Amino acid sequence: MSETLGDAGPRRPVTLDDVARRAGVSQPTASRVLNGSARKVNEALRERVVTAARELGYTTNLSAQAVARGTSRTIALVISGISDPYFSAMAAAIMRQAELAGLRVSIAVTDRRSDRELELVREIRGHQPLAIILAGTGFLAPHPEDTLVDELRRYEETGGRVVLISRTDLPFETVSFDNHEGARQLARELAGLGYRRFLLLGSGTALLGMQQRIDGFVHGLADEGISHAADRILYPEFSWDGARRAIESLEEDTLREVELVFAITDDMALGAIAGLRSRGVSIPDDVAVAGFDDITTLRDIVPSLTTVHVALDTVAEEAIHRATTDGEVFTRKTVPAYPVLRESTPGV
Amino acid sequence: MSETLGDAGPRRPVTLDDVARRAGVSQPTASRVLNGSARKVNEALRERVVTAARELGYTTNLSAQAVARGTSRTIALVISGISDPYFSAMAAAIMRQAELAGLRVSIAVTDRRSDRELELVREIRGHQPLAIILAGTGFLAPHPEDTLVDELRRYEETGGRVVLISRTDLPFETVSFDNHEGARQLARELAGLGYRRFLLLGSGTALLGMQQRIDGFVHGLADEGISHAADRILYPEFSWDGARRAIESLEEDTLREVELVFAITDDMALGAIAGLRSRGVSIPDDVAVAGFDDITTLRDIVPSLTTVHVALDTVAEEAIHRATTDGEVFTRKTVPAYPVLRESTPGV
DNA sequence: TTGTATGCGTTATCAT
DNA sequence: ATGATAACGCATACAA
Repeated sequence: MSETLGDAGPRRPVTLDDVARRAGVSQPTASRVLNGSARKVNEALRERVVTAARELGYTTNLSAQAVARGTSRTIALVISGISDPYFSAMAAAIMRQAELAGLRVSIAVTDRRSDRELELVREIRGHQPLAIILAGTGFLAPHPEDTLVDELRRYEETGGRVVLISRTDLPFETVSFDNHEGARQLARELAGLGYRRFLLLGSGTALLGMQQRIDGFVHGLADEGISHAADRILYPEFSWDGARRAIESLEEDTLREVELVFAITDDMALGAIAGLRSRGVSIPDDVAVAGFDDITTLRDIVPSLTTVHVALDTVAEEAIHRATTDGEVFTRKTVPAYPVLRESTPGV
Repeated sequence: MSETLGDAGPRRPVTLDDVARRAGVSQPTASRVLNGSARKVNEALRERVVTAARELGYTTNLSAQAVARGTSRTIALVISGISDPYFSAMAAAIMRQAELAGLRVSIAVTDRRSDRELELVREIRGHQPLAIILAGTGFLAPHPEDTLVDELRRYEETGGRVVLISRTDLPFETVSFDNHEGARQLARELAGLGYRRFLLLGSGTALLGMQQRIDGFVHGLADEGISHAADRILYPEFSWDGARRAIESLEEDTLREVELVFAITDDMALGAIAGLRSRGVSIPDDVAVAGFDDITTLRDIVPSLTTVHVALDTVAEEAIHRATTDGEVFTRKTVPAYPVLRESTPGV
């Protein structure tokens, strides 16, 4: 023991050099045994290196490794928010799939501000991840999308992969739900339950996927011979509160005619329920309600909410696949969505 | 234009060298301009460097920067799960505060497996972040804590900061809620509403903070002269489902005697409500229910849940402060928690 | 103020 | 199979 341990002062982290020296081998050899290399190394030496590393408490400096290799096993996930149950479920699914693929994932949150989104993508680019996955973000700004696209293009040009989830507005690999078909099937089921007079709650901000849900629903009603449905479509602010206010400011006559409210997200459906209740409407006796997304943390809601289920794990799997599989071009992939009928729509 | 653009093949990322060359300056000068340095640089040159960087689409290689500097502006957050509303709210609060402090945060999820937790901490150490924040994790294993402590110690020895949130079992900086006092005040308020016969739901796995909530509640009842409360304390599995099953397997006589169920988390309180309802008990008419945490995504629950509010932002702020303020030793910090009475406990 | 030279911890290329 | 040596992209001590 030539070094005095026990010192309180911050020591320099243990490097590969330290390990090599202690094991009596060269530094590249230590590298080969500790971090996966194709090269084989003598069993005796390997043993010495491993124990030396353990004794010293060595951990690979991943930054240095990334610099030397020019790439890392990390994927970056850019998401609107983390406290929103829909997005946290999405993030969880992606992390699950990423772990299966042996990948790290770093999460960045945009707070629905597209300036922040651009800033984040730029910063992420500095980390040189394997891929950047954008999950349904950045819709509150007019048109700075082109700069975002520029930034992502540059990233792709240097070998990075870009994958979009549930956001078909940008020219990159996209994985999304079958919004149209899911909403259409839901509409048909609800029509089958005898509902005829609907109120639809869409999104005030233009969001392609969300409009597909409205269109699909209308389409499904048309399938069942209900064609006047498009009369009652509102486009409030895209939030719980927006939906609540929309319902609360509804004329009494209009409200009385409604049998069922379909909102394009579970979140808005809950806002609608809050609004209905504040007006003394009983659910589902007076008015039935249906949403979209099938958020799992809603299991405690009474009555349980009829909605459209989307297979997040499948979406995540497809996204990770596209993020890791190099070379091929997949363009757009759609994952099925199907209705789940629960207590909030018992039928007329 | 000496370089042919338009090539499809993955190009090498733009480096500081490229920028310097195009601006006609040395590489260190470009460095000083683009990444904050104390040194000043001539306005004309600065201009040229900045435009060159913009034209080339340069972004700092953060890995290389971390290697060169030996440190980064990143903090690592280790958390049990991300789809759990409590933890996602905590993560959101920490990210907010981190952004205010100009820090990046990378999130790692343990899935409540302490082997994974150790693995993650080791990996995180390889990223050399400014600090590691552990938020209420790793309680499903017997005693591998010492290896975790070893790992964290090593990290501290090399200049890293370790901050624990709501987890007082490890010898590091800790920020936690005042579980005892919060539960105690809640108990006193509920006693003031006339409740006398309580059922308490604790945690089957030993968790210091959770036991404090039980102890505090009992203490609060004792303050009000209710001393037989400790008779009815159950310690089911620490989950929604554990609470539900505990209630469902309750003897009919016991159940009939209960006026109010206090669960140590909102999550368990909801499980209890599910259990109560499955037994035909009406809430809050037959039995009142109270929880702890004040999860915001529970706003849609009917009846609204009486609980104990914890100031997540304050906790996050304290945690970030400790993660960034160097040198000082703060030991343990406690953040207040206070009861919020809602519809689930209208009084007898 | 600016440039030269060197170092950060790792991997990769090349001899041996 | 192993070791010397040159990268990787950036920051800094020092010289100019």
